[in-house]
Parts: sequence; structure tokens; C-alpha cells
Amino acid sequence: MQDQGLDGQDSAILIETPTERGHGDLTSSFALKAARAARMAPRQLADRLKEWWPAVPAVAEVEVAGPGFVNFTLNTRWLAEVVNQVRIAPARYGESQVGAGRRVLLEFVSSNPTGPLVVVSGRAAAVGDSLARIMQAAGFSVDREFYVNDAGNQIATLGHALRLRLWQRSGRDVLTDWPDGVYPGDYVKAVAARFAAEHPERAPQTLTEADDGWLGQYAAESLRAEHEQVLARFGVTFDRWFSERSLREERLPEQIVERLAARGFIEERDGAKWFRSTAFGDDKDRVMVKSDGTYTYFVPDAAYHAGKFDRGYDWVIDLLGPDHHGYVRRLRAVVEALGYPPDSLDVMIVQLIRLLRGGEIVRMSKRGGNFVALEDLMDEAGVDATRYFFVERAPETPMDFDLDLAQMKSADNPVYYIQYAGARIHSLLRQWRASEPAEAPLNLDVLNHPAERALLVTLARFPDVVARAAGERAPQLLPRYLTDLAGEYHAFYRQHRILEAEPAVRQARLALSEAVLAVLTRGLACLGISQPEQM
RNA sequence: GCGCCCGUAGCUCAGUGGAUAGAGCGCUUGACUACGAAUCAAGAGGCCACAGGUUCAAGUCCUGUCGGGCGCACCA
Repeated sequence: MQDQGLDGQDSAILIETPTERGHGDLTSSFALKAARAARMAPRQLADRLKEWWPAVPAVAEVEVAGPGFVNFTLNTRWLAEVVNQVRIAPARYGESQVGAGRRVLLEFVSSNPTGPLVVVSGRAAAVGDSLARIMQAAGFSVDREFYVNDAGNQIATLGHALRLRLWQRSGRDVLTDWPDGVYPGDYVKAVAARFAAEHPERAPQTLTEADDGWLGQYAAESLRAEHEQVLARFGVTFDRWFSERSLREERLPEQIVERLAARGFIEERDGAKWFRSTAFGDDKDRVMVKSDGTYTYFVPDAAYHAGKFDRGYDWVIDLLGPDHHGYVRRLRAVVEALGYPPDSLDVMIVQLIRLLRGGEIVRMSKRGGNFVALEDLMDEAGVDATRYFFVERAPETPMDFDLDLAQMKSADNPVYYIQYAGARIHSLLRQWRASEPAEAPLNLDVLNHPAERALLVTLARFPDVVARAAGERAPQLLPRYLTDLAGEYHAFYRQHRILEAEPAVRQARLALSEAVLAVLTRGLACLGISQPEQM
């Protein structure tokens, strides 16, 4: 490098997986990038590079192609070692230490406890949970947290709704004059039924507006517990359910305003206290204490986020709904104003889902009481398919969810394609074990057909895919990878006999199949999706 | 008006500044007396919304235009 005047170019050496077959197993465009600095034609530089390339046993061949690409072909025998690596610890293959134990707090879902979980919460749940699993595999230390908005006006309003439903149970007509803005959804009836069973001593007739506060807290806790249950069924659990009410009881909102004031970012104007978020690129300052002396909803949130850093997390990731994106700038401003590293806060906006049924858009509105609950979706499509669909696309792009398609238990449904490959291998191994197997010594060198080689390369890529998905917070890379792996196995399977092959080849192909099954199972587990033994 | 997301095959979408832009579905044609045909193989199908710019190289980066989705508060 130095000989060629290429000091400081080291970081430009990037080895990547080629986009096309026939370009080697690995490729680098280094010569093209560095040609200018080397004052040499790219091809010439690539040729020199090839000459200097040390004799790495893993590399069988180095080839210069096109305008100056350097393509590497890996030694097949070396490559086949991946099968042994997987088999040594099938459940742990793919793990890495790129996270270096960095403490990550992942907050997601955080739905208001004023109604059932809707589908967009399901998307956040699937994305957040998968990301947590992926990051853990990549060596991060991840905590999952659900922030419960169990305080504020909405809780009193929820209490109001509960009171009306209790009145209704005692025969009173509440429907003809249902107040605007009070949650009209039927789910409050179920809460009322539970309340009546638990508190027979509270006659509904005696309840008044003065009771809405504690009724609301009862209802909020009831609905939160329901969220917890539904999410558990969805395969998602949290390390902590962080209550906004407890945060208020500890007077953290007051403290955050004081801390910001001490740093000179609070200003009084028009009888209100404003946070000078414009100092950090926000387009306007934000009210924290209203002119009537109460806090805006932003204050507890600011306190909550500052608290995350106070609790010692190195990296704070929020998954927020699309209705919060105007909110990101000011949250970041708080973090920066308090002197925490602004890069340590990452906010992902999980974009909206449009549900299609029979080609028509299903309109959802919590206020109108007309929505599709996550639970209904799980009943219709199953947990595996629902999770797969939610994680298949980049979280930050809006998606259409075709209810008819997700319900289809057919080849149209991509999750079955992956699971089918695994089920095939299970079946194969069952038959092998049932056949009084005659073991042959394992010699992986015989795995040299193109279909086998393709599988070896793909298996070897798995740890990198997991690491990249974690670093880029891109869980959608896994479904794509698993589809590739399953596809390559299906192709291999149609092309080659396994049990009927000669003993040495049979043994190697069985080992390869076991490794593929292990990675499919592990990869699906990263997404919270099962690998059935039979379908 | 401002901000965010998105315009790529008939449809749904991949694409890390690099080679001839890919996959699934749908369509056409083939493959089981065969370890699971929920599979495989082959084919047709593209002004990468448009216009400029940066670069040896742009679907990818920058600017603008057009089209679609969502959001703007001393509400939560």
C-alpha cells in the first residue's frame, strides 16, 4: 500500500458479495476507487493487487475482471468447513460480537392503554422484537421497554367511558346521548363486565364524574394487561413496562424543566414556559408549562427520554408511529440540551399499514370504534405469517397488508416457502434415522457441485447478515436471506439425491442439510417465527 | 405552506456509488412408477416518474418539477 502511495486508503478496501453469479464468491471494487490516488489505470492497479495477494488458504483464485474488479473464488474445502462450524453449536451459529456488549434500550409499541392493540402496533411489535433478537445475536445487550401512557386527560376520558358502560349494564340508556370524544368502542363493555365482577359493592348508579379518574386507571390497567397478553401470544415480551404515572409521582417532569432551565434553555413568554428547541434545529420553540400552570404531554416524554440515558444506556432506540414524526426533532433537542451525545438517540418511524380486504381499503379509526385489532389479524393469518409480513419490508416505508393474501395458507405466502424447506429436511432426517443408518466418516470435500457450493457460500454469509441487520437496524434483511437459503436448498434437493447417494456423499449431504436446517431455524427464530417439523 | 415516507417488470417489492437492474406473484412451456410437486427448470415482460447536476462510474448522491401516502396544536 505504502509503496504505491496509497496511505490512508485502507478503509476503502471493501469486500462485498457480488450481485451476479460468475463474479466470484467475493468481489472488490477497490482498484476502481483507488486508481486516482495511485495515479494508475484501474486495471493495472488490480493486476498489481492480484500479484501481491498473499497466499491465503481460503482463497483459491484471484481474478481481475471488467474495468478493474477483483474477484475472489474461495477454496471449496475451506468453505465446506462452515458445515462443521454450524454443527458444533447449531443454536448459536450466526452470533457475533460486533455489538461488544453495548447497552441498548429499545422502546417500541407503547400504545395508549385506551383501546385494543391495532395492526400498526403489531408492526411495531414485530419489528421491535425482531430487532431486539437480532441485536442480541450480534452481541448487543438489549432491553425492551413499553412506555405506558397511564396518565393525563385521556385516562379520565377512558374512565368516563367505563362509567357509561357500567350505567348501561344497570339498564340505563347511554347510547342516545353518547358524548363526543368518549371512547365508543365495544371493548369498554368487557372492561365494565370485569369491573362489575371484581367490585360488586360499587353500584353503578352511585358513580359520578368524580369517579372517572380512578375508573380510568382501572380501565387503563385492564387494557394494558390485555396488551401484555396479546403481545405474549404474538411472541413479544418486554423487560419493563414503564408507567408514565409513576414517572409523574416521582416528580420527574418538574426536574426535567429545572434541568433545562439551569442550562438556560427555558424561556418565559406569554405566561408560559417554552423550551428553546430552535437552538437545536427545531422549527419552533415548544411549550412545556402552559399558561394555566399544567404541563404539556411533551414534558413527561422528555423526562422519560432523559431518564433512559440516566439509567446508563449507551444507545437508545425508539420505534414511533408515523403520527409522532414531527416530534423527533424536539426529543433530540432535549437529549442534546442536557449534554447527552445526540447520536445515541435513534428514532425509527414505523410507517402506516393500509389493510386491504377484497381489494378495498379498510378504514381504521380508534375514535370511531372501527378498527382492526391485532388479535383479529393473528386469528385470521396466524402468528408466523403476520410477523413475517410485518418484518418483510423496511419499517420506515408504508405498506399494504392484504388480508386475503395473509390468510391464504398457500404457496403465495412466502413464509411457507421457507418453512417448507426446513420441514423437508426434518422429514429427510426422520427417514434417515428410521433406516438403521450405516454411518460413514464425514468428508466434506465431496460437496463440490454448484448447488452445494452455493449453499456453502450462503451459510457462510449468515453471521454477516445478522450483524448488518443489527447495525443498520434493518430486520428486513433476514426474510430476504432466508428466502435465498430456502430457494437454494429447494434447487439442490431437486437436483441431487441424498439418502440414495453413495455413503460418503450421502453423509456429507446429510451434514449439509442439517446445517441448512439449523440456520433456517435460527434465522426464523430471530424473527419470532417457528420452524415446524411437519406441515 | 412546511416536514417525513414513497414513485423500479402487469401486481407486490429488493437493489451496500460499480460489471448485462433482480425476486415473488401472475402469464407461457417443461419436470414425480423419485428422500415432501407447499417444489424445481426454462421463457416472455423495464425511457429505474421527469429534468438538470456531481462522478472514471448514478436506480443509488445533490437541486428542481410532477404524482401518491401521512403528519402539522399552549391536544394526548
